[in-house]
Amino acid sequence: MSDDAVIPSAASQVQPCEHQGAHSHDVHDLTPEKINQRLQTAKQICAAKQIRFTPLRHTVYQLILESDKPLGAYDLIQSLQQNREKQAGDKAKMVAPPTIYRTLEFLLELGFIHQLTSINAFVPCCHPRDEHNAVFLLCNDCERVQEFSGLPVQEIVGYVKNEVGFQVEQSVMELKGLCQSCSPVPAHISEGV
Amino acid sequence: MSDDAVIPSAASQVQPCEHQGAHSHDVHDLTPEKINQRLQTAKQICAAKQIRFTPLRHTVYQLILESDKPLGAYDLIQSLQQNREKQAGDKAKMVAPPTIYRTLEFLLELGFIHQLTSINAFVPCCHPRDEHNAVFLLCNDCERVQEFSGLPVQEIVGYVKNEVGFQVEQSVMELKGLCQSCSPVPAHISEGV
DNA sequence: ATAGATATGTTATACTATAACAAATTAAAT
DNA sequence: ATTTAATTTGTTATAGTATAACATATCTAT
Repeated sequence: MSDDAVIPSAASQVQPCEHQGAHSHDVHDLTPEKINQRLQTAKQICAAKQIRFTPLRHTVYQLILESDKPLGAYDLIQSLQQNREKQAGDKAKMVAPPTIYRTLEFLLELGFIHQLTSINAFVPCCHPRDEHNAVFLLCNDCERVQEFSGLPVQEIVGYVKNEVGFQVEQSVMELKGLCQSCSPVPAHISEGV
Repeated sequence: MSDDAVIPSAASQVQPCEHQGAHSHDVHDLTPEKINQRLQTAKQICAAKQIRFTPLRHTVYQLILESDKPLGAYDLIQSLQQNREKQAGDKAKMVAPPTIYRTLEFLLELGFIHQLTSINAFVPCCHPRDEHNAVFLLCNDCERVQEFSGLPVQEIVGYVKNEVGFQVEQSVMELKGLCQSCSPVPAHISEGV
């Protein structure tokens, strides 16, 4: 394991997705092992890029990875505050908004997390290695989020570039509704899946 | 023109779009005549549905229609306040946030406007008659917005329903970047358009 | 005219996000 | 090792966005 091999090995460690066509991931469906993998990978990516993966950044990323639903900035402030009180007791310093917003900005820039602007919240990214335009499916009932990737998404970006001449720099695609688990199913259950 | 014919005639007055495939509209590209049409249509639709198109709703809708860029709730409060001061002078009552938010909610529910959650702003809807899932193209430079409709959009909604079992109730699709007018073009200008 | 429904006004507050500057920490260079 | 420069975090204050709860006004239908 040479130092030069850090990035490729980091990427190969993740293997978040081998799917080719349209597919989706539950962004919260992470085992403790996978969470550790993500954290390790993040550490290695930052090392390779000569940027610091500080304890604060580590903790915030971990909190987002461990959550079973999207977390808002102020949810994170609360959690972080509780973390610190456990460790330092009453003399724990207060966590102020800029602290968390800067950290979120950092995690966003590196592509470790995604922002859901329609609900002011953040979720882990399922494909932390490459640039991609994903659609997020937000369940109004259980609040869990799925990340949907695939052809039709790229197709839209291509369409607007070719037919409208619009150069997409950033995409916000959030579909709200009911996920399969929360959908009221008719008497006969899913067939042929 | 019987009373029963109010809705159909209202719809036929608008004719906002005869396009079939993928296409886009500049949502701000409205002549005074078109704006009046929209306002009249809104009035008629409300009459048909037995709901009130009050002066407040009329004014807010008009402000959104007349703007050449998306308006935030507090932009609207300011404009509305100025409107009132022109009419009532110093004794004009202050416009408070709930006033505008309620009106926006009303206009959203009737499909007269769209909300852009990524920039906390509102734009007129180009297809005020029918339910549709549109993609909004927000130019980072000139701030103008285009509404893109067409097959690939429906395709995504269909995909997630069929392949993921996700029932879409509401869509938030906002692509940010540079519109054609604001794109730096190479020496040779657009060809074949 | 009155009652019930709808809409708007009013006050207060909650929630989300950033600006500006200070202190602490880290990395590099002498 | 000590200083310097860069980066990160802390701190204070405030800006921007949105809603709850209740009062008043307006409209509709009887």
